[in-house]
Amino acid sequence: MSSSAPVRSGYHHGDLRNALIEAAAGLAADGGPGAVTIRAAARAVGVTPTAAYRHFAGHEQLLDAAKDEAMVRMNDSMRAELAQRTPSADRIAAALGDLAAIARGYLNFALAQPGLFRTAFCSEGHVLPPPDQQAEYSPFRTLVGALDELAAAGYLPPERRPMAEFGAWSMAHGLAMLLLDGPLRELDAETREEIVVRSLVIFAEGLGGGGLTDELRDVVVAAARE
Amino acid sequence: MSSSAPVRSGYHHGDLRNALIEAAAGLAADGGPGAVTIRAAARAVGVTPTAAYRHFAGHEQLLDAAKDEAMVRMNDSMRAELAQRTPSADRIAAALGDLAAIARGYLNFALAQPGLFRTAFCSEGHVLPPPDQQAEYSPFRTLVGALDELAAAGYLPPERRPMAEFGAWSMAHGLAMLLLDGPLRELDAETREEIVVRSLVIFAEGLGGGGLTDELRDVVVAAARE
DNA sequence: TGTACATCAGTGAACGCGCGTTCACTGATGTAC
DNA sequence: TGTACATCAGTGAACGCGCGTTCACTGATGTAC
Repeated sequence: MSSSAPVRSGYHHGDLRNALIEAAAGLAADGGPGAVTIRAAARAVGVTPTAAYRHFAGHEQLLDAAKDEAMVRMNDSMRAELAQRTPSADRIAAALGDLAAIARGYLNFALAQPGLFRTAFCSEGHVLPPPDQQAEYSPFRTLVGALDELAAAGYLPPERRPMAEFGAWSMAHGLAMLLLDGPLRELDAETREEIVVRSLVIFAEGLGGGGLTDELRDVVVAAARE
Repeated sequence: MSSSAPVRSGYHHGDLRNALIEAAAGLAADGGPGAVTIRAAARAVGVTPTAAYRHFAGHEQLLDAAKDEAMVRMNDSMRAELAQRTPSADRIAAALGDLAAIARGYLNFALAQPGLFRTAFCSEGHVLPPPDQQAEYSPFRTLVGALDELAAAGYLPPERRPMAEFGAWSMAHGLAMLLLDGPLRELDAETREEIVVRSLVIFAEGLGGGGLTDELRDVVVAAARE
């Protein structure tokens, strides 16, 4: 998981900034955000710590770059997984499948790359950019698209469409955190898998089903706002 | 938020172990798990770092104690909030209200005590104890009870009852993480509130409503397992 | 085409910091007789 | 009831560590003429 051998041609590196970012991402992958230090990154590249200050104002900037890189790798990983899917002909089935696959890709990355996942989401980490700055191919946009499609196809009632992407994201993120670092991390693999699948089914039901009467929904909303 | 003044009567402290745990919790509340150090805790109590080694094998044991204490305080906070609720006469309404109130209490603690919340759930943190060791009055047991009640009262179909507590927990935990440290932390308060309420409504719908046909559920399950 | 020189991108040594942890010790406590 | 002594719970000084950061410096690069 560590970066490549710290071999250099001459006195000048040529691409030290990117090399340091890659090294920082490697450190993050191995040891989480706490392992990202200027000295360790310089060591991995085979350069003096001082050299890093030509390219980063200080430790914080290097860590920020590592967070960005972690998020980029997570997005790449999810996108690669999504690209392999064979789309269903049925609109609703296709969108629901996309939704579950996005959540699965999220969890797969979190469990396969815990150090990068923790780095991407650690305190003061990535902030959701405004819609016009979200890359068109980002998994978040795919999620938004899937929910739009569920609404357009008549599965998701329009009154539940707003903010639904953040609910879906929270569901997946909560599962990832509880299973990766949280109180559920020592459950056996089968139970963990069952928790994931059942949680996603409940969420998918929640988008479509109308189980709540107006009175019951008011009860939930009131208790949720307190 | 820090512990009380480090005043001592004599050479012997009398209750140094508990004083150090309280100091560690104070440090965690102010600065998260990274702020919990033996030297800082000893300083807060007004004692030499060495003295701490009479009561803890090392830094890790002190941090573990801080994590436990953070979880205890979270449980206490949630329990206090839940105790103030006026129960509804209708069984389903009562249980749904409890469910939403538990989530709300979870989020309130996370946002009010971010340092303690992060400490309770940081890597290698609290692990869910087996059912016979869960305190009877713990919020988790209340959550389990609310879901049991929803199943008994006919709102939650029996086939969706298993593991539903972990789905609910993940929903609340994901919201807490994304709003506290995550990419949603800079949204305005109104939007954040809306995200919470709508997410909880979707989850509550998901418990009761039967929006998914067998075919669609299979699609979700298949994509979720990939 | 060759050369002087400004600029750029590194080196190497050093600083202070707070940390975890260990050592030999000493003051306080309580118990056997 | 008083006292010797074992035990307990602290002190104070010191260690080595890796860190972020700064300093004066030097080797490499490229450009004006």
